[in-house]
Amino acid sequence: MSYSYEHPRPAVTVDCVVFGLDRVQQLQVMLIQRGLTPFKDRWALPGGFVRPEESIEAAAMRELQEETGIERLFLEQLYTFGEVERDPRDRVITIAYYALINIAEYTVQARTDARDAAWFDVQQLPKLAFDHQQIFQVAKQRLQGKLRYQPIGFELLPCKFTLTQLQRLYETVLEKKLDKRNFRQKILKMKLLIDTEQMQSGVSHRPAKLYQFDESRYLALKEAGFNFEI
Amino acid sequence: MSYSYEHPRPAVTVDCVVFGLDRVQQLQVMLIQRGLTPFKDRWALPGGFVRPEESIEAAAMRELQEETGIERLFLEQLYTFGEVERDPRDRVITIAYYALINIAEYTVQARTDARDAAWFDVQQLPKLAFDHQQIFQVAKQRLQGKLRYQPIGFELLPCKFTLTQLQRLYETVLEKKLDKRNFRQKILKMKLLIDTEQMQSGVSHRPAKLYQFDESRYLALKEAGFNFEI
DNA sequence: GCAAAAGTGTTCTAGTTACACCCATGC
DNA sequence: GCATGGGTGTAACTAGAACACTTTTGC
Repeated sequence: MSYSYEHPRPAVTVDCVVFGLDRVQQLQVMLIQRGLTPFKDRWALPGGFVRPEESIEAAAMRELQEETGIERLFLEQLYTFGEVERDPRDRVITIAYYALINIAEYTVQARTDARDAAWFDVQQLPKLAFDHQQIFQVAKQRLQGKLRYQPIGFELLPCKFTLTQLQRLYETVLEKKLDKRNFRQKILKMKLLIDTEQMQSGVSHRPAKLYQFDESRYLALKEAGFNFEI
Repeated sequence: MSYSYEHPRPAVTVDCVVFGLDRVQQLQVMLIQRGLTPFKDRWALPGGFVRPEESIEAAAMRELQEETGIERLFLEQLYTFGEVERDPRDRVITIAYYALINIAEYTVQARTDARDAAWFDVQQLPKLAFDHQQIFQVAKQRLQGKLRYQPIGFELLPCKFTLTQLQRLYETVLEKKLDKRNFRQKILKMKLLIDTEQMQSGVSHRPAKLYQFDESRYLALKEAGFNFEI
């Protein structure tokens, strides 16, 4: 089957930069190993073609599901990359998305094209296919910028988390040390965390309180003009 | 002539939200009147198809030049709109850009398709074609957000401007009153304005000093970790 | 001399930063 | 009992907000 148009058209794809945290709160990104040329065997961002009957956001979500089994997550459009030579085969414009997930809740695995999916520490990425290194850089900068002004970090943590986990997350992503007392004071003063009255268990030191992010309260406060900021 | 592909492809366009300030520092947006169906005679954002040999940013720049005569300006990617039904004829994905120009420096006029180009006050826009109202809204929000944290407002003003003009610009775009003394103190303390030693002329009141934005100094300060903020 | 916008400092308040010790648990 | 991370308050400093009058020009 073939499709004809009066004017030439670029192919349109979506690519996803999926961030997660490992057990020691190090920032990871999910990559898949390409099974086909060009860049065969090279690691790349998960992605694929936009189909005629789906919106671009739906395409990004579908690709993530197909390639990794990931289902519900934070997904936001990042930027559209449209340099003429970014794909050696053909003119391809890609709309990049970035996603945040709690690694513990998913078992990532390749599902299509016999491709391998795996997490990589953002400090030690392999050489990537196409312009994916550039897309990753833009995504990392966006994440750093957004984390300070919107409560998106909770997407990376389990539903119940300790204040130290939260602080480590900020330190990892923002790449700087934060003062423990100031951090706690600031975050607790916002009244956006629910004390679950539960404790961490199985640790060989004093167990920490577990908190939950109070999303409905955040939405209410935002309506009233509140601005989240770390 | 016709072009065939193995899989169906969406058409890809760019659309531009061009902002300017009128003589009394009111925010304006440039629209063109459509000469063709659908939405014939309706006002729309300037834009058009991305050609195979040009990057998407180059396409946005070219469309602006073709339709309005505008040449050098601040242009930045906004967002990509890809809902399936956003164009009634066909699947069309559009990459939206926003641009800032100093109206006084350009005479805007229609150049192609016998279409009319004109400036509209953002408070009184006509009904727009396609999803252009939504694109405009996103652009306005982006402009408001960006203006506070990056010195992009100067793009809207003539090269030499008074502090009152600058303050009015911020008040107009951010839609709130600012305190004159605090505003001046803050902006002058940044040392980003060059006193041209010239004065406003032809006004029937005390003439104001004219300033210029010192871009090279801004770039140097930014390297050193300085963050612009109003 | 009057209308219109330019220009100029200080006080008060709120938020940010810096900083050190005791506590609870597992082994 | 020791190693490990959990948990807590205050003082100094800095940035932001509120606020009113004099100056210069054209007509």
